Amino acid sequence: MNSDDNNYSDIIDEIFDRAIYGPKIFKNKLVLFHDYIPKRLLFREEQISKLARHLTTLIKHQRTSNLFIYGKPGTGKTAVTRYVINRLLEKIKGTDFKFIFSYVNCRLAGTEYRVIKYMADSIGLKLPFTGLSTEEAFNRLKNHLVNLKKPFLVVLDEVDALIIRYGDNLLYSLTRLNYDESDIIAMIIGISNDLRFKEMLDPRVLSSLSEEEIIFKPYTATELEQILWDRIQLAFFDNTVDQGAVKLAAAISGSENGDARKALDLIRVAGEIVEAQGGNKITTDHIKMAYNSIDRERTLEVIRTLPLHSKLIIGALYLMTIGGQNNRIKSSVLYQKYSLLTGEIGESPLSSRRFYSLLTELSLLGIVNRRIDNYGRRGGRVTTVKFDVPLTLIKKSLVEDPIIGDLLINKFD
DNA sequence: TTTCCACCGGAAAATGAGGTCC
DNA sequence: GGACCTCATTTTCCGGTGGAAA
Repeated sequence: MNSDDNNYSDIIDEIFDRAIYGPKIFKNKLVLFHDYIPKRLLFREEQISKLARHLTTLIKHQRTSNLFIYGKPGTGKTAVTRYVINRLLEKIKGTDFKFIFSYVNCRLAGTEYRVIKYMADSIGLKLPFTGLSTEEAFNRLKNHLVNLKKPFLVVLDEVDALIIRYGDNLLYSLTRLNYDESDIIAMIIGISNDLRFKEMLDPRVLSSLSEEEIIFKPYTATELEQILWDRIQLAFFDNTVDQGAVKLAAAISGSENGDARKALDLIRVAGEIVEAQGGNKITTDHIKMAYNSIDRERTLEVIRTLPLHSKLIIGALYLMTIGGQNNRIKSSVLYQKYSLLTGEIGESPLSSRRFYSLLTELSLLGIVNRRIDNYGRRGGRVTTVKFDVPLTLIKKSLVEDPIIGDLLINKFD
């Protein structure tokens, strides 16, 4: 065993000892995660009552109107919806009131076909991953609903993601279930972060989906503070969170769209930092560290999960940046460098069209910054790019890559 | 006012890998 | 086994763009 092995052994022992024998501040960390639904939801009494009243028509087997829920991310739309539906399911257990329920996150599902498959799976109908036309899959779902003879409640979360990409065909078919000869009673609850997608809906779908609406306003910093204290009591042991730390986490999240999830993330990551350091109290400094850490981890994770050619573009830009070339790199020059790099790992470069698409994606992800300058008849329009994140982060994420890491590591040094 | 440059990006088609159905 | 399906990725084609130069 050499001296390096001894050093690593000491570090690892220290980390494990701290985890096993060090002070503990978390009582139940799970309550700080996004999918946890608390027993009470603060500042959402009005929305809870409205949704609960709306759902009563369904359990009475009455034809009912659909519902559209709108609000910024982290304002409690999904939590309130799942909370009220869970309460209703508990309430009707053992009674004659019955309905079948399906929850689908349209952004995660991705395509119309998969939204139908998620709905089918959750009501006990097996559909293949692929091989059927979307129309055939929907017909099978519809026939299954006819056989079940129970009202059908479907929650389409992030429904805007589906509409923007595939149009409103599926939504139209779902809204028509109530009006054809099949005798199905169906209620659609659409949840969206973005009201603008309604402009893309067919007027018939729009009027059907927006019969009732519930708006979720962003939480204020004061409300976020109370929500945090409510959750802290469940998540941490007594006297392990400083009052100032909670105020700061609430203020940061309040200034960023009143996002409660962000506030919970800050407290959770700050708690993890305190435990890793062997400390026993979360302070404002830990919240600041958590804020930087979340940002940094997000960037690293985004770059790690990018496809190979996006990483090659980043690699080419990195090499040109550290190579002392201009602060901003021309996109056409970057394409040449990227093409050379792909050749070095035995790959063919993608077309310039595809290259521009990937560059646009990197810009939207906040990894590179694009600027368009115009040099007129002689120079034309020129797009230049530079990194929008620290070069140390770029290097760290690229050298970890099994394919291009080895290739680039020699050039880095 | 028109021309020209160097891209940029929408639309449609191609491709290939997964699958079902008859 | 062949016809047909979805889906993600990529290519091809081509019109649009803004502003300096002609």
